Amino acid sequence: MPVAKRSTIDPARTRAAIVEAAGPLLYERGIDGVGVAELCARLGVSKETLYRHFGAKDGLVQAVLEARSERVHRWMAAAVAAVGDDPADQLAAVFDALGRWYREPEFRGCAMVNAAAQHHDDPVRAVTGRHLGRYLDLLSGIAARAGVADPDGLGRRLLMLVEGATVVAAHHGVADTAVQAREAALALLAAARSG
Amino acid sequence: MPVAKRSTIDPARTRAAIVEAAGPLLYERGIDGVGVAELCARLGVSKETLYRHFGAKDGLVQAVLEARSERVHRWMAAAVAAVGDDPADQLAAVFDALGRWYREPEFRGCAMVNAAAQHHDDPVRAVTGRHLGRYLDLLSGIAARAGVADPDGLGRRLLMLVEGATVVAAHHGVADTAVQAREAALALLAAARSG
DNA sequence: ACCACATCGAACCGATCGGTACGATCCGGG
DNA sequence: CCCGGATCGTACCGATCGGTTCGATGTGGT
Repeated sequence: MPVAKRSTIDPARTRAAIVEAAGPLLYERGIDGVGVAELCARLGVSKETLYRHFGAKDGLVQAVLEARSERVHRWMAAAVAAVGDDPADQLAAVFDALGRWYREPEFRGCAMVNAAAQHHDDPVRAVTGRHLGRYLDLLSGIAARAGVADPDGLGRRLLMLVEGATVVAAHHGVADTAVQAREAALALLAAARSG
Repeated sequence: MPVAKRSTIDPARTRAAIVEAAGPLLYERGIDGVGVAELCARLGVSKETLYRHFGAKDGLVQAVLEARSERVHRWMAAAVAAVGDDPADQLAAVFDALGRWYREPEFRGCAMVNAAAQHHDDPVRAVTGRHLGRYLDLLSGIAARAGVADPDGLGRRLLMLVEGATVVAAHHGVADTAVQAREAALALLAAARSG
C-alpha cells in the first residue's frame, strides 16, 4: 500500500464516524441545544478525541454542515439525473424530492440556514452561503438547458422557491407545500420561456 | 379616570419599554447569543424587574417576537394600502417593501423564523406559525381581489416567495433579490389569472 | 516484544448561564 | 406625611457551558 501511512486504529475513520453521528443530533436539537459533554456521550467518544479532531465545537459544527451540504447536493443531483433530460421534468423532480424530505418526521428545515440563524458571524455562515450557491448552480443549470433568456435570474427565483418552501414546510406545516412549490416553479419556467 | 387603577410608576410602561428595547438586541445577536445579565444591563433594568414582568427569559422572548410580528404586519399592510386597489400593484408593493428591509444594515432575516430555528418545541414556534399565517392572509387576500381561481393556493406560493426571498437575502446577499422576487410574484399572479 | 499513538473516562477548570433573594431607594395616592 | 409597591443594584445560587489535562487501556506497525 503506497501513501496513507496512518498510525493506528485510523483517526480518519474515527473522524468520519463522529461527523456522521453528530449530524442528526445537532440538526434535531440545534447547535446550541446540545452540549459537548452530551454529544460525546451519545457518540461514544471521549472529549479529548473530539477536540483533537476538530479543535473546537465550531470545528465539528462546520465539518458536520459541510458534510450535510455535500450529501444534500449529491441527493438532489441524483434526483434530477433520474428523470432524464427534460428541464421541466428535472425541475419537477427537485420539488418532488423536497416533498419527500418534508414528510420525514425528522424534518426541521434547512440545517445550514438554521445554523446560520444562530451563529451570526463565523465561518458557519460561509458554509450556508456555499450551500445556497450550489443550489443556485443546479437551478440555473436547469434554466440554461431550458433555453430561457436569463437563466441566472430564473435560477435565483427558483432558489427562493426552494428555500421558501422549506421554511414554510418547517414552520407552517401544510401538507402540500412541495406540490404548490413545484407548480409555482413550473409556472416560472413557462413564463421565462415565453417571455 | 375610571378603570386603570395601576399602582405606581406604571409597570405597563416599563414592560413595553423592555420589549421595545430588547427586540433589536435579541434580533441582532440571536436569542441564545445574549444573556439575561447583559440584556438587563443594556436595558437599564434590574433582573428582578425583568423576571417580575416576564417570568422567564422565554416569556420575554415570546413577548418580543409577538410585538415584532405585529409591527411587521402593520408595516406591510400600510405599504400595501399606500398603492391603491390594484392587486398587481399591491403585490409589487409587498416586495418593494421587503427590498427596503433587506437593504437595512441591521437586516438578519426573519426574526420569527430565526427564533423558531433555535427554540425547537416551545410556544416560540407558535408565534412563528401565526406570523406566517398572517402573511398568508395578506397574500391570499391580494390573490382573491385579483380574482384568481385558487386564491389560497396562490397565497401559499407567494408566501414561499416572501420567506424564500428573505432567506436568500440574508444568507446569499445578492443585491436585487427583492426585485427578482417581485418579478416572480407578478409572473405567478399572471399565470394564475390566465390559468 | 516493544513502542508510538489513538482512544477512553473522569476529574477538573474558569466562565457563564438562567434565576432568586435582599436591602436600599424612590415615587405616587390616600 | 407616610406607606405600598415598583424599581434598582448586587450578591448569590446551582447547573451547565466549552475546553484542558492526565493516567489507564489497547492496538498496530516494526
